[in-house]
This record gives sequence, structure tokens and C-alpha cells, in this order.
Amino acid sequence: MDNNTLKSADLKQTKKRILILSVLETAATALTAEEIDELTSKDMKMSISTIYRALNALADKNVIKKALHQDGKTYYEINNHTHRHSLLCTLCNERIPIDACPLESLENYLASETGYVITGHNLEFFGICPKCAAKKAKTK
Amino acid sequence: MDNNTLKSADLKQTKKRILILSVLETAATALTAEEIDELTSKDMKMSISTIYRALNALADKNVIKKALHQDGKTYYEINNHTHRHSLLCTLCNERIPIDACPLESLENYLASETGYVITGHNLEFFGICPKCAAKKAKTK
DNA sequence: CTTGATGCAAAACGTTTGCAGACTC
DNA sequence: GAGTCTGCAAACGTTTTGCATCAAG
Repeated sequence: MDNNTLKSADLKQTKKRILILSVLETAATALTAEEIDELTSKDMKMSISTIYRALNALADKNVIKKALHQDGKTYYEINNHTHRHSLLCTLCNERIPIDACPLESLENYLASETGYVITGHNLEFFGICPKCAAKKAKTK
Repeated sequence: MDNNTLKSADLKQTKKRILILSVLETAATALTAEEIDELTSKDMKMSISTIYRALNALADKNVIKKALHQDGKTYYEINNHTHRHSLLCTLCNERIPIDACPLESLENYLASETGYVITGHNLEFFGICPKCAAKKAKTK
């Protein structure tokens, strides 16, 4: 675990912030504030507004990435400066990560076409996972 | 204007619904409920909950598409069964439509790899438009 | 006349904020 | 000790909902 992530982001190194960061570091996918609350509550009790404030501070410093998903919740994940999107089952909410991202070349094209400085993108796939598809076929 | 869009979607043909649909049909981009409220208010006064209910009914019937964007608002647009994404200036909120969508082949790959039935995706680009970039350079 | 649509006000939801007290540096 | 972080409760903005009334089929 990187002990000076907080220090180098000009943020005070509190136990709660360290715990939030370590939860995000070990997570396989992006997490909501509520999920982070659950995961940290075993080790330490903290207010949900503390979690939101810590997450926003970290996102401002680009330590983590923040994105609003279609379920209306904001997801946070460590910013490893690589791309990862996800595929979400609209029935059971299972979420699996996708490594491939075909958008860089499109971004370059868009930049030259529009004059924009492209700073990022948001991409989510929706579908029905095999388990839910099977379940659905049965009940029909 | 298609007079039986509502009828064929099993929805009652009310003046308000017709007006909402016509606003969406003439819009160049996806609209929020609030924007639709403003655009319709010249012709007819209606409650915001009526607008939300009409939009949700239409989205359920796949007459329109509904998507939550990064500004926290839900945008609605006519479902012409083609793809269009957008590029959004994070400073002035200018939004320009993008026709290209390179995701079909990736969707096929994901489907075979994960077993999911892929039903859709959500894609947004962020950047800074030339005007805002110029303004920003001046104030520095 | 039955069913679905509407208005209003209140609630829901995830997130943010003001303020007083507690902690890090 | 200065400046930042935290907890609590209250506020926020968008969207949804319960219920009574109204209009479309």
C-alpha cells in the first residue's frame, strides 16, 4: 500500500481516509459511497458525509475517478491512469470489468474534427447475464 | 408528425403527450424534463410530474430513450433506433452530437466472451470546447 | 362507464453543506 | 496552535408517488 498517496495529494493523512483508500485499492470494481461505508464499517465507524467528502477531495486531486452510472449512483475507483469500463446486468446488477477500450482513436478523430480538447469519456454496456437469461427463460 | 405513435404504444392520445412528443421530435439533442417543461409551457401549462410520467411511459414502450448523464440529469430523446452519442464541454456545457459509434464489434466480442446478451450501451465524451479553451487562456 | 391521465403536495433518493468540536501536522 | 477534518442534522436538486379529480376510449 502506498503510504504517501494522501501526503502527495496535499491531504491530511487521517485513519479514515487511509481506510477508504485501502478499500478502493483492493476493490475489483468501482464502488459507491454506500458500498464503501459497508466495507469500512467493520474496521471503523464513520459518517457518510465524511466518506463523501473524502471521496470528493480525492477525486479533485485525481487520486480516484468519479463517475455517475445509470443506476443513479456515483461510483469511485482508484485512478490507475488506465482505462476500464464495465458490463452491467440490468436484472441482477452483476458488474464485470472490461479492459478493452476502442475509443482512443475516436477521441483523436473527434479532437481534430471539433477542436475540442478531449479530457475523458464515460462508457457502460448493458445486458443480461447468462444466469438471469436462464432464470427468465424458466419463468416464461 | 406521426399521429399514431402514442396509439401504437398502447398509450392514450392526450394533448399533453402529443405536445411532449412533438417537442422531442423537433429537438436537435436530448432534453431534460425541465427543458421540455420550458419548451412546452408556451403552448400548454402542465405539471412537471405529468412530464415525468409521460416520459417514463414513452421510455418503457421504447418510443424514446432515457439516459442519465454526468450532470446528474436524465435526458430524453426520440428513439430512432440509430446510434448517437455526444461530446460535452465541461465548462460551458455545449453539447455536440457524434454519429460514429465503434462499439458494435466490441459488443459482439463481449457477448461471446461473457455469455451476456448485450442490450445497449451508454457513451459520453468530455472535453473543453475551443471557445472555452480560448477564454481560459486569456484569464491565465 | 371504465380505465388510464393529470395536478398537487409530499416523499424519496443520493449527495452536499453549515456549524461546532476534534484531530493532524 | 493553525488549519484541516469530522459528525450531525438539515438542505439540496431531481425524480417518484399517493390520492383525488378529470378526460379518453
